[in-house]
Amino acid sequence: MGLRERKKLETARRIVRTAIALFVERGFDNVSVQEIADAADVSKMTVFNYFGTKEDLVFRPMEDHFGDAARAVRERRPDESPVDAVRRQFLELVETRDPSVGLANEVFVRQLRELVLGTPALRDRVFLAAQKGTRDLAAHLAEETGDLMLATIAAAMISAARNALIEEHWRRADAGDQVDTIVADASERTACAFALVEQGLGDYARKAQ
Amino acid sequence: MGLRERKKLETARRIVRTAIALFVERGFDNVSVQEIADAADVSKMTVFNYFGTKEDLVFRPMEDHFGDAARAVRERRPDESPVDAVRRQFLELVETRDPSVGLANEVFVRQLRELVLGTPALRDRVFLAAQKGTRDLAAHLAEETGDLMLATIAAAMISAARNALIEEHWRRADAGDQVDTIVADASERTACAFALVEQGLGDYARKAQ
DNA sequence: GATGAAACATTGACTCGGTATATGAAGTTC
DNA sequence: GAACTTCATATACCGAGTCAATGTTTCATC
Repeated sequence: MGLRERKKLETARRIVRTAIALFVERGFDNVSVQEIADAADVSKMTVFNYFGTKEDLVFRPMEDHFGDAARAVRERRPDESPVDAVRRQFLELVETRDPSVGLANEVFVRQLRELVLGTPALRDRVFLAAQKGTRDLAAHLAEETGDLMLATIAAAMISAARNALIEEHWRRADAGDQVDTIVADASERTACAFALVEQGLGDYARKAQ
Repeated sequence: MGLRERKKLETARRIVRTAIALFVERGFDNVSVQEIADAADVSKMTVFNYFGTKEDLVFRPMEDHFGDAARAVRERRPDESPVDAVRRQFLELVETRDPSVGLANEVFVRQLRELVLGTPALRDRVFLAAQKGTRDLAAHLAEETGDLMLATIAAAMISAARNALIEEHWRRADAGDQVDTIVADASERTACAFALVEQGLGDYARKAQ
């Protein structure tokens, strides 16, 4: 890697760190790109050159993980169902306390999450990125099965279980639970969530009989 | 209704009709709010007074329907499961060829859909509105069952089936099918989609045995 | 080690969506 | 018809993002 690329990387890192520090301090909407540029000692245009939009400053690092479920299905072992694959990958991520499934001890990660969930523009982007991940999963399933409509439903069901589990981790973390406490009953919760997807709603929430 | 209110309504209608005509003609992003205001013979400020954002000009009329599934569940008969209720309501809407489930003969409706799906900003809003509908459904199910996590998954599963069916209608309409043709095998398709949600993914797309 | 060509950062002016404020012109009420 | 309310307007403004032109580095080549 030449000096050029190293400088580029360093500049990008400086911008993003400056930006997030300002965001956490004063809120996403109360910091202008101009301010970020000044604080990071670059021009406003440079910020937009590196990161297409203001949201990208926060978003870039997370973006990869929205394709995780689709990747698990794509690379699954021949004897695994899609649900099996996603569940197994999810449990592995829980095991390693991966931040992408809502498990992180660091203050920074939690501040970042708070920032994202507390800012409409960022929250929207999370939803959209998640949607994209689901669509990719659906497209892959449709390739295997030939029915895009059913694949879309199946993908949404699988993603829903995964997302609900992650949200539950967030909720518990916000309630003050330690990561170890959350991990302790994660496998039970995971089993429960994916069971609903595997066995279907059937008589779920039927009032009378 | 006094003259004042009638004028207001008339102005709102004039703005929205002018706007959509321009959008359809030249694309959402290539029409500025100023142009709309000029063409509708009002000031830019007035447009924002009536419609909080540019997107609202297109969106307002559809907004109600994103709560349909939640309403079906909320008002269901005591012997119906949530899935039963949504399926029944959906079939009723198909029966009456309701545009909200993707069935419409009018050119205008199809142009509007094309506009929405072809514009990132509008497409995003559709997703978000749909998300909100799903969250409301989840909240209601959680009230009944007491488990928000499972309710979130169940709501997503139900919404997914419903949305996939609507998207399928769109696809077929885009492929040139007449509404009657689409309605003809709608009940079969509907049964199939909700069956997946009711019975679960189980061995769906398992490769080897 | 100087030179020329990419690559990159910077500048400043611009567009557009959206907001705040103050003013004016209606419609409504008495 | 005067007073009051409601609504539209003009105007000035802010921030995100784009564009075109102009520097400024880095790198390969001689």
